[in-house]
Amino acid sequence: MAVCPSNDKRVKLFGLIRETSARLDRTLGHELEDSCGLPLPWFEVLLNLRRSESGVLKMTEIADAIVHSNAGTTRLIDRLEEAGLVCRQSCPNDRRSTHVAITADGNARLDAALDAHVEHVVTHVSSRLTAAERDELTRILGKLSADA
Amino acid sequence: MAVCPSNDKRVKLFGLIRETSARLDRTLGHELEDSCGLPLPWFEVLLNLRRSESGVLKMTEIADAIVHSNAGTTRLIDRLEEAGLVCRQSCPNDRRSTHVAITADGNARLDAALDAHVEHVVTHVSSRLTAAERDELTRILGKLSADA
DNA sequence: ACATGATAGTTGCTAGTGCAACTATTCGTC
DNA sequence: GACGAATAGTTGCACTAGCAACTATCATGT
Repeated sequence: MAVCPSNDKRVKLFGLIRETSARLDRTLGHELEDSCGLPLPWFEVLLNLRRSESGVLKMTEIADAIVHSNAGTTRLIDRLEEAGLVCRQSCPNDRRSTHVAITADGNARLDAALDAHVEHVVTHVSSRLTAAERDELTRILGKLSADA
Repeated sequence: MAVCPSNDKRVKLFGLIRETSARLDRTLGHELEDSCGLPLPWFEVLLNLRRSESGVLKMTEIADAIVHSNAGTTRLIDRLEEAGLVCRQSCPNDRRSTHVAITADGNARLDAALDAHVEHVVTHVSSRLTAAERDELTRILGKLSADA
């Protein structure tokens, strides 16, 4: 359709989403790791546990939240448990399922990480956009993240 | 500053960028691989070569464009060269540097992949947003991708 | 011209991730 | 109630990517 698909606006938009996210990931990941010794995926897990109503999440819920495979999530939780930041608990209703809860250590590490992380986000994201742009970006990405 | 940093708007915005990109990556990556047998990183390399003025890019330029480490890019280009989609050429001006060029096979594969990819992008991105939203998203992400 | 430092790229090693296959449990249907 | 299908999670395996160390080349200052 376009004369030169390699410069197609649609292709470029996807590339831009990808590139922006990758750069921010790399930068904020390094900063978080340097300041708190916490890898970004660990942080995401702890954050999701903190936000959960019941204080626990099932393995599958975590996998979905952080966009990992189930297998990858198993290993990730293995490492977090090994480090004492979360613990697995048996699920009373469904014996196939496993509940994951954050520990006191995990909460402490998360608190520290959040302080540092907010700063990093302000530096690399918030401060570069106007309030209106931040709201608009949130709204638009929300539409994209819905199911695809 | 916020009462509950885990629900801080700034933290959430970064998480949303990350999540949206990860989901699109996974979906479009699978679709591209299924329809063309081309991994997304390979596609990105070929696309950047196609777009380049001179038809070649240096290793470092590729690494920067696709947001990989130099080491990772070396191995990635190894595989692409092995598959016959690109070739390394010596750089006349600087003998430390290596030029990477796309081959005829690479061009053919890229053409096919672009057709399929445009469709996938339309399905999962373009069609979910209005033209104004697409433009706005492009503009805002451009501000973020600038250097961080 | 030469020494010092900077840059381009590659390699050894390690760690993280996904797919496919597997086990254990639950759900649905007869 | 029992059998087949679906679901939750884990493990074997292979692959990709990054960091640190290395080589080779270029740039700079004296």
